[in-house]
Amino acid sequence: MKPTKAPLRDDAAKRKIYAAMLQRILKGELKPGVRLVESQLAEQYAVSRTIIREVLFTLLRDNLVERNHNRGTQVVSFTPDCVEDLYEIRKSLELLALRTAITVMPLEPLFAFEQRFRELENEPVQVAAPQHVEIDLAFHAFVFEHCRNKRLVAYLENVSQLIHSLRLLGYGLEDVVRETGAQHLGLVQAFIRRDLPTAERLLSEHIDWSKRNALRMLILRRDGGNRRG
Amino acid sequence: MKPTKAPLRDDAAKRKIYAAMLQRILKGELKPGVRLVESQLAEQYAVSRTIIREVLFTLLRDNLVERNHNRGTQVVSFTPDCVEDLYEIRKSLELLALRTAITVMPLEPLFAFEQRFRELENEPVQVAAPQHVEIDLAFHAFVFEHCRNKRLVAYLENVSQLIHSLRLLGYGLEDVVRETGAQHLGLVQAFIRRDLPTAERLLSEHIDWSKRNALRMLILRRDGGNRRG
DNA sequence: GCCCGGCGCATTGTATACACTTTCGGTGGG
DNA sequence: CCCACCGAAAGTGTATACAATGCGCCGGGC
Repeated sequence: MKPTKAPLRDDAAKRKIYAAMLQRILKGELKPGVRLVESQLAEQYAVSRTIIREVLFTLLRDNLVERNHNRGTQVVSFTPDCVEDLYEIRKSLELLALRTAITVMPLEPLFAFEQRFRELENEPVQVAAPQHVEIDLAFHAFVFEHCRNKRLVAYLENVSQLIHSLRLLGYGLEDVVRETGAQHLGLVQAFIRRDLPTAERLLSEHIDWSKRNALRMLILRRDGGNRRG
Repeated sequence: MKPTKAPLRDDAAKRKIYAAMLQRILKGELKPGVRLVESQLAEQYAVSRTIIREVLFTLLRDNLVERNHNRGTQVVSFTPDCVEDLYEIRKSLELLALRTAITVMPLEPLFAFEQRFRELENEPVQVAAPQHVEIDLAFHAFVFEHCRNKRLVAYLENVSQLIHSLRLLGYGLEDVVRETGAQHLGLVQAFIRRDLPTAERLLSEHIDWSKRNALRMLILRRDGGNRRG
């Protein structure tokens, strides 16, 4: 029996607080300019200021908050423009990753991906949707793994995490799921053929398209709710 | 109105410790895998563990150290390969910045840069070298300022800072200084003409060339050392 | 001789106390 | 009425105490 004990010092708590605050910022619940007072957050999450401080450092790394010496931490603005910025960065970096990865990616996993994408094409959307989310992440992660540039992976994971968090806010447009699958299938096939120009074009288009969807959902969400930003 | 006072709580100390450790890692004095013990560093720099901890968080953001829960912080490897990775990332991101910036950069500062680069061409290298370092930074910062993508700027500054720190390790090859000036001059002129294709090509070549120099210097510096993966 | 389990040290993780800075409101003088 | 100054309150920055963990060592059992 593996004692999966939950020690008090497991940093799961810290991660949870980080994730919670991330969501709150991305959702717009914590609006730009809002001051994040350490003692208040500490009380709110029932931890010490030390923990909050470290979480804030992590958010600082993500450029989601900014900190002024002796004057505390504030939420930075996260507008549709910022989402666009994020996707542009992702596109540049992922294209860079692609160029190396496409020459070295092993074929068997690619065939496996192709197979899975094909299978998902025939599934009803309700079944396919959650699997697509998963396989989407796995697929991009697969590219990252073979790009031979650890620092690039670090940046990409950072960007992708933010984008993913954004997506979670409003997943579920069904045509989006279907189209994403088709795009990924084409991409995999280009990978298999080691066809860099096509792969670059498809990836670029895919990311642009994802960007448009993200923006669409973001705007839907902000209009449907209240526009407090 | 004397803002020149040096309060104890100025974070200059923290920055200094950060810079010092950064240099020690990049120089290879703190070798990959070395464990960074907080209490030791605290004693060494005569501050509390709190400060060291925050500095380590910053180094973590830079991906220069890695941290395992309950098991401390270690220096990650920083080999010539990593330098190459860094330059590739910089190239991608700076090209992205360029594409937006070139359409919106105001002309007057560009003319000023052109003038300064021309002047430096006629200076003896000893005079020009330090000025080139400064103007180089200013020039790239100028591009960043006009790329209209704050997050991109954040990433670029992070990458550039690392690269700059690396350069400081072994500046001073004189032909490098002269050539850098010529490349920047060409780039400025392309900017003035709003000639994107040429600018992209020149910037790309410039970064590749900088990369080769950095690697050259790194290898020179480590020639007695070892090539650890 | 070798494995294994418990003990203790080194180190990290968390909470908290205290020092310092900033900010804001009140007060008195111009 | 406005402004400068002062002081308290709020909040951040730093140090330190304590708890929990991991790791190595030592000794006992097989």
